[in-house]
Formats: sequence, structure tokens, C-alpha cells
Amino acid sequence: MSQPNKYFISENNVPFNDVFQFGLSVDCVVFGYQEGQVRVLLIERDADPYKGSWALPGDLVSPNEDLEFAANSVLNKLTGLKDIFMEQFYTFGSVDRHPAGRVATVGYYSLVKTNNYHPVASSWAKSIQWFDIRELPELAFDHKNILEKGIKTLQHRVRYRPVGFELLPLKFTLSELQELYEALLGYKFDKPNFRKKILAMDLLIALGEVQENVWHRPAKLYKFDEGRYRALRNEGFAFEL
Amino acid sequence: MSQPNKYFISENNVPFNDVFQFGLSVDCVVFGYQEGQVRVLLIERDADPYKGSWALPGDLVSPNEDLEFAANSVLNKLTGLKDIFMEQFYTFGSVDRHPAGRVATVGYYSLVKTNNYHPVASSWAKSIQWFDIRELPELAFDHKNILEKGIKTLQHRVRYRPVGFELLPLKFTLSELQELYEALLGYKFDKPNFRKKILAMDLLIALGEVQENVWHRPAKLYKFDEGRYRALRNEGFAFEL
DNA sequence: TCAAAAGTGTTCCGAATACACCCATGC
DNA sequence: GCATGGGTGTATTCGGAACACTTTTGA
Repeated sequence: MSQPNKYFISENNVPFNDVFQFGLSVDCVVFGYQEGQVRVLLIERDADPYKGSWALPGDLVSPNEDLEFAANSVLNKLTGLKDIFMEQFYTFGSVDRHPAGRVATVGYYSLVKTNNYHPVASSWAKSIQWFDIRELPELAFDHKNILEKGIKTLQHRVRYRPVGFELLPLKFTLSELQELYEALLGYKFDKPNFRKKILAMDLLIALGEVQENVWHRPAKLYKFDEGRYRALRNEGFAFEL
Repeated sequence: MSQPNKYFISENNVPFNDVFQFGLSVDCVVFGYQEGQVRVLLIERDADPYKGSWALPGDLVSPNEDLEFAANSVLNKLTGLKDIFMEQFYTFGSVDRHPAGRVATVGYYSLVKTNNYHPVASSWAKSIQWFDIRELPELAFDHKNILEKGIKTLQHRVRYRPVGFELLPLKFTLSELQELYEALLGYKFDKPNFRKKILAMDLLIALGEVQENVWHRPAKLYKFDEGRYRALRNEGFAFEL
């Protein structure tokens, strides 16, 4: 490495030997949705520290991989899925957040379509399980903190961007959509008004299909129109629910 | 450090020797506002790499200080100010973003009241200068990227939280407030409607004072009611402009 | 008296709310 | 038929947009 000393004159008097002394990890808040419940995927740690505790899935970042890549890998190993919706939300770097040294962690949240996942245990996970976000266990490290921030971030973003659809199967009914939003935000919507509003946005494609095997009037199925959303957004349209 | 090997079994096969190999820095997008212009504070680097280039003020984090502390220090050394409004917005960690090795950087933006700052040069800054956000120079590293993300974050947050007041002096007129929002968001508001809306929120205290030394009808001065905002927020009020 | 910006009032329209009602299906 | 949830229509209210107007100051 060329002239490293010259490169790292810190205003803060960080001695050169201390520069490359940080660990870096990613932690993922993996959201799922089923039966009216918003859930997150947690693992039971099978390695010290906090062996036996529940924790967010995460891993150390390797020096030769990007953060997004590392976050994607975590999720891919856990669920077998690729190209999952995923966004960074906050970085946690308290001095004492990791017992073994200075490890900063970058928080990502991801949204998993209900039908698709296939969680599998891994070398540091004894088991893996979905938890209702209203009934969370104790968590290792500062993961409670991270998880809460992740939930708040999702609750905010879901109102201003059509990310909620990532949690539903490709085909869904308007009632399912409404229930999802109610579960995410914690309050109720008026059915007629919710429908009017969401349909007025012109972001849903009616598939011409209906539910099957239901013991009441079957609901129409819709899917989200990704292309239409991008087009509208370029014209200045702002999703807001 | 106790049994470090046991602590770092990575799913990702990060070799133990590679764990504590990251540099960590903070970079600050310091916003100011004057004469209808939104400005950011940039430094001219006096150290390699990118010596002579303009860059965001930032510094390496020392292993024994928290991120917020580091970000505050940067700003304090630059402006002499303490307890400045400051929020984290995104973390940038591409493998090749720093020529000397793997350095991830946490982006903060801060808002500085117009009257208060006192920028001073420093050991790695040859000079320091405010730039209109519409007329930015070339920047070192990936700072263009960071700066743009910072601007977008501010533009979003300013609509949903009363952060804009941090850019104005303690006492301000409604027109000044309106001009600030117009400069930040890049579009105009209707004067009567802007006033009605902002006053209806009941977040401003009329000081009973007026402007002086103006050659037209002097405007009333207001200040932001921090306590009232907190109270309203607890009742479920959501600021939105 | 004039220019300039502060500040107010009124009308209009569209969107959100509240709520009542009808429809299709399985049993 | 009835229970259950799907789906629609309408009257009302409220907030935002548009815009015209008055007020206060310095020069």
C-alpha cells in the first residue's frame, strides 16, 4: 500500500496503527407478512458471544465485498432467495456494541414475499424462526435497537413509497393489501375509501381472475404495475398512502 | 481480547485476520442558508490523496469514540460550534471508494444557523468555503455521491419534520421561512396559503417584535416553539409541509 | 405619493371522511 | 334462506389552490 502514513493524517489524531482497526458487519431485518401479522426472521445464535440468544441475521463483511453484496449474501444463505428487495436504513457504531472489539454494523431491511421463502439454518444459527413484531424475544447485542429502528423506517417508507407490495404474493386482493397496511401501520382504514384511493393511483392491474376456494364472494385479484409506477414517478407523481 | 477466534466464526468465511481490517470515517454535509441560497461547507484538501481537491469535511473515527461524537468533532473543529443539529443519513462502503484501503464512511448532515458559524481552516484543509448547492465543484473520493444523497435526504426530511428552522436565525419572518423552503425544495409556495398552513400548525411563537432597518413595512418576527412541537407530536400530530 | 413587501379575506374545487347499501358465494 | 366478506355510491366536510385586496413602512 503506497505511502499510507501520508494518506492518513487525521484531524482527530488517530494514530496510523489504529486506522484499519474496525470490524464491519451487516445486519438484516427481514420482514414477512402472513395472516395479518408482520413478522421478522430471527436466528438463534450457535456461536459466542450470545450463544443461544435470538439475534438478527447478519455477518461480517469481507474486505473485498461491497455492503450490499454482503447483505444479499446473508439473506440468500438464509432463504435461498436472490434479488430480494433490500434497503439500507441506519448504521450502528457505538464503541461498546460488540464485546470482542470495535465492530460497526450497517442495518438493512428486506421484504420477502409470503410464498417464496425457505429459511434454512446455518453454521452460526441453531434455528431460525419468524416472530410477530408485536411479540419479540430478547435479542443479542444491540439488536433490539436495530430492529426497532428498522420497523420505524419501514413504517415510514411504506407510506411514501409502494414498497408494501414486496410483502404480498404477486397476485393479491384489495382486502389483503388493506390488511397489510393496517398491520404495518397499526391503524384501520375505511374500506371504500381505501379502495378508491389506491385504485385512483392507477398502479394496480386487475388480472381478471378471482379468488378460489373461499366460502364467500370471491375477490378480484390484482398485481402491482411496476412499470406504470416508474413512468408516473418520472412525471412527478408521488405515492402516498 | 478473550478468545477472539471463537467470537468470529463468519458464515461468510471471513478469515479472522481480516476481521478488524476496516477503516471507518464520518463525512459531514454541512448545510447553511443565506440570501435565498442553500449552501454546503466544503474544504480544500491539504493532504493526500486528492490534495487540492474540494471535499466534504470528515475524519477518521478513532476506535474509542462513537460515530456521533466523531461527527460532532468534525463540525466543532470547523466552525467552533457545539450541539449542532446533526443526523446520520447513509453509509458508503464500496470496496474501492478509498485509494488507500477499505474505508467505510458514515454520512451525516448538519444544519447551521446562518448567524452562528465561524469556519476555520485546519490541518488537512487548505481552505474552507460555502458553495451554493446548485453550483458545486468537482469533489474528491465519492463525495459527489455522498453530497447528493445528503441533499436528497434533507429535501425529504424537511417536508415531514420541522428541521428547516435549524437553518434560520432564532428570530425569523414568515417570508424568510417561505423563502427557505422554496430554496430547499426548488418550487414556489403561494404566500397567503403558506402562511395559513404554517400558522395553523401552532408551532410558531409571535415575538411581538418586528424587523428593523427595512425600507418597507417591517415583518413580524417569530420563533419556533420546540416544546410545543414535542407536545403535539406525542398527541400524534405529524408535521408536514 | 409611490414602491415594495407585509399581511388578510374570500371563493372555488377536489380529496378525504363517514356511512349506507348492494352483490356473490358456500352452506 | 343466511352468514360472510366483496364491492359500490353518495352526501358532507375539510383543507388546499387561486387570487384579489388592504396595510405599513422608507424615501
